[in-house]
Amino acid sequence: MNIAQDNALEKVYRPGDVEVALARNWACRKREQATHDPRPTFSMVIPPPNVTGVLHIGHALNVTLQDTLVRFKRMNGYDVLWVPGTDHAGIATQNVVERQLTQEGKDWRALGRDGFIRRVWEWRATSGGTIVTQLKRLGALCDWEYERFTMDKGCSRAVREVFVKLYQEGLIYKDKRLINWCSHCQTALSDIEVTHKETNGHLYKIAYPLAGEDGEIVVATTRPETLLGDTAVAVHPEDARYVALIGKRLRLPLTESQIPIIADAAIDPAFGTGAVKVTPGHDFNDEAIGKRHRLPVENVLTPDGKLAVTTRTGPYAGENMAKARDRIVADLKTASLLRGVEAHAHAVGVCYRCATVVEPYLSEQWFVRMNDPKNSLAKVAMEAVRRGDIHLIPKEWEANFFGWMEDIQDWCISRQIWWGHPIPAWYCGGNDKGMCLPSCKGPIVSVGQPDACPVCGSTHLIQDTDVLDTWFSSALWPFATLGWPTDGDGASEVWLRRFYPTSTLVTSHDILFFWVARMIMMGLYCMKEIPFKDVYIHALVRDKEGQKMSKSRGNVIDPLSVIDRYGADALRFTLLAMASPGRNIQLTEERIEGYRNFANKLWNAARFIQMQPAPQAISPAVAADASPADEWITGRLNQTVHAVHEAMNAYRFDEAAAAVYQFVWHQFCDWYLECVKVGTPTKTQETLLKTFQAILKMMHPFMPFITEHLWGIFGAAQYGQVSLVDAPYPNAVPVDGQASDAFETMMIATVSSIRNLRGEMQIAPSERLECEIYLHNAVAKERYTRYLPYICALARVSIRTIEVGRAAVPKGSTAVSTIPIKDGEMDVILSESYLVAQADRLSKALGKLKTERDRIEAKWDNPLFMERAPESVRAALTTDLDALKKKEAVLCADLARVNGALKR
RNA sequence: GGGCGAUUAGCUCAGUGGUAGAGCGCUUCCUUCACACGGAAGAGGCCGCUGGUUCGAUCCCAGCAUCGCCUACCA
Repeated sequence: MNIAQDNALEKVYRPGDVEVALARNWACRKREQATHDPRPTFSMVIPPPNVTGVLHIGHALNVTLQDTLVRFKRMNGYDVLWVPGTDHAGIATQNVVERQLTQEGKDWRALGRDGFIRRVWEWRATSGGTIVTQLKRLGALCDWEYERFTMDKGCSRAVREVFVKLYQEGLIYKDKRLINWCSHCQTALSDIEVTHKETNGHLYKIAYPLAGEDGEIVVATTRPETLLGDTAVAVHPEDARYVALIGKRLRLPLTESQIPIIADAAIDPAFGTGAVKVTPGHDFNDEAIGKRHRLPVENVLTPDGKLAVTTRTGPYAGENMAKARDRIVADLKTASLLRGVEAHAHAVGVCYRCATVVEPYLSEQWFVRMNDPKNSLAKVAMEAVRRGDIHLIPKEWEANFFGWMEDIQDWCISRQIWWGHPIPAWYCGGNDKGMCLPSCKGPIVSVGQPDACPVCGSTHLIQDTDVLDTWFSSALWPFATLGWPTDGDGASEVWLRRFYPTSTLVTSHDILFFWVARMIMMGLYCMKEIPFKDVYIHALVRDKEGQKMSKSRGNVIDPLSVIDRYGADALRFTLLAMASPGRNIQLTEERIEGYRNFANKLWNAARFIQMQPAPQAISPAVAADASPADEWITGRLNQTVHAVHEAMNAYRFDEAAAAVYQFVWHQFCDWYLECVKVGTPTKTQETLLKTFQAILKMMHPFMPFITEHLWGIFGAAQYGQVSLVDAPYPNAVPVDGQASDAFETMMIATVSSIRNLRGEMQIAPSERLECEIYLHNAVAKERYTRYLPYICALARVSIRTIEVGRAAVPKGSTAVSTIPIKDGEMDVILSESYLVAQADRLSKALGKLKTERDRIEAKWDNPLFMERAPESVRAALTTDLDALKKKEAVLCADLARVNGALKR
């Protein structure tokens, strides 16, 4: 009876036929709730993709890595929890819904705040789940029934709790200062939401005339339009050119205002003209200078990025900044105050969401204190990493992490948009008479809506209109998703403590600061415990030129299209194989195609096995009377299983994938299956199926779909119909390594030598060759005798004789090629027509051997080497040299014989 | 400006103080009853450059070059 004859397999594997249904099955799986589960736990939270997002190749990599870990850990007996979810992406989502409304011809502001928020929730209900279905298509074995959203009830509660706690402990405060402002998104941004773009700008030199006397100071600036906000010009206190002018006043060009000349040591006399216009309202450095010198702060910017109406902006008021620059430069020129324009490359800060130039803008915002002297969030986070409680993998990222954490600034968390977590702060609107006491001015911060102003008792309370930075809620993700705060509820508390801290976080390095660092700070602050033990940091996926993939470049590889054409398994395996630590992944479709072929190879191996007789029984032990090929493949399987365990424990997905690929294709398919064709004794039938089952289990975390499908045909029956997802991962068991090695050095090496001979001498593969084997000892003869059936079939030779010692030199009338083999030699009998070809081949081979011998002998002749090199190295050299000399002797004799025959 | 990383086959990348590896591509041959998304054989490398340490360096050290990334108040 053949294996599962009624499950005939197509000639070519078509992933689409099996993947969709399997993905659906996996997505429907539910956790089994065990009260007393003795298994160790392995938990992860998914880095929540942006709810507006569609699956891109970066998500595919991130999720593939996690899913591979999850399946591997599951199969290795862990109680695995993988919490999925999405984040509410405040600015991005607001932009999406705004655009949608604009298309409908509606003004989003006119909807009012409540109306707008309703619209966003509607949008989320209809279109917000796209990426989640796409993750499922990739095979993500998440615990989908625990899916979370950063704006859901639990997360919102967690956000308010944390905010209040931080506020009460003085770690959240409100302040009026310069912040990064995006005039397109019309909101404040945190430092790291500003990206710096190298820009070819200009350095303008502008003359500021002295007030009431002759003379001028020329300042150099990249932003001439901000001169309307200047409140001083600063020079270095020891700059000889300007020292006499310090304290005098200047006429601010294009205005009626006058500003002082001040001295500040921060000014570099060597740059530009050595004189700097100081604009405390529009530049972070100038803000600091302004504070030192108590300069007035002049704001000339409106929230939408235009020049405001002030006493100075005059005719420029209402102009956007770019236009204002052109006009001001032109007017300076007309007034003969422009002293030069030079090309100047510098970095301009732009909004990471919309690429609008970010303006420093004076406003009142909420901040998280990062470095409170008594309670430094940053310091505690750094200590956790330094102590080794948290491992960054690869370790090289630690330097980067510390570098950033060491000069971290306070985190601006308020955003002037509507979609997000409202800040849980209220302001007193006054008592019954509409009056408010001076002491009512402070915010009332509370988890729930307060009833009345604690100072004056007024019930007229107005909530802060800002919302929190999305990353604030993301920072709570590892514990908020596990049910924090639990209110001491028994079951919830047990659950939280069972899975927190999570085991591993898999994320990409570009959000190390945005997210990972903040999760560590918040986890330690709220839970008094790290949020995860390992952080596996993976690379970005780039195109084959190393460029970032982007729609505008048109170089995106769409994972869904790849899945449709090559299968999710091929995509996953490609990403895993290329995920070597600390390197970007330069993805090409050719590579994906290669692993599609690999899946097909496995598929066809399955088809072959299906045609073989089925074993009567499957026993767990290695059979005593197994064939040499069986012994060999079992040994190699064990080595591979061992290598995969090692690699996975070190997060070396690339090494694990390579080990599996190498074994399945080049050992199992190339050699073992060919040996099986030679003849299938009972034990081989059993080993064949057992090995294939082990391959399916071993490969499942890497290629879940095809393995699960084939498991249904080849494995499930023996395992009580259990899904491969729940099957135990193979473990390495000790086997006879010597037998495996001999199989390779004797059988495989001999076949390869004969094939090599055929190739070099252009002997048709169909031509059967006659051979004689002469061995050095009886043990070798015994081994080769066992291997003969394989050698004859795989090399297409017939063996005339096999014996110990050489009976006679080959007969002169025939062209005989002697091949050195392990522990002996093999004569291949050829017809006279090959004499010339053989002479060529032998000369070439001898040349190669000579080069090799020269290299070894050079070392041998070096007295220092013989004196200082370790014994093992010298011994190896001796062995190599002996072997070389023997080979050379065989070939030389052969060549002499061939030459002799040619002369006749 | 500072920091980090990279430089290995035509391409994309592993790797090791002692004879340099893979995948894809390339050349030749093979339509052999699992697979042409296949099989067999093969070509192809001063392991970026210059020094140093060492019996021995692609690997360790220093410098240089080129390319990336992160970061920064030279306006």
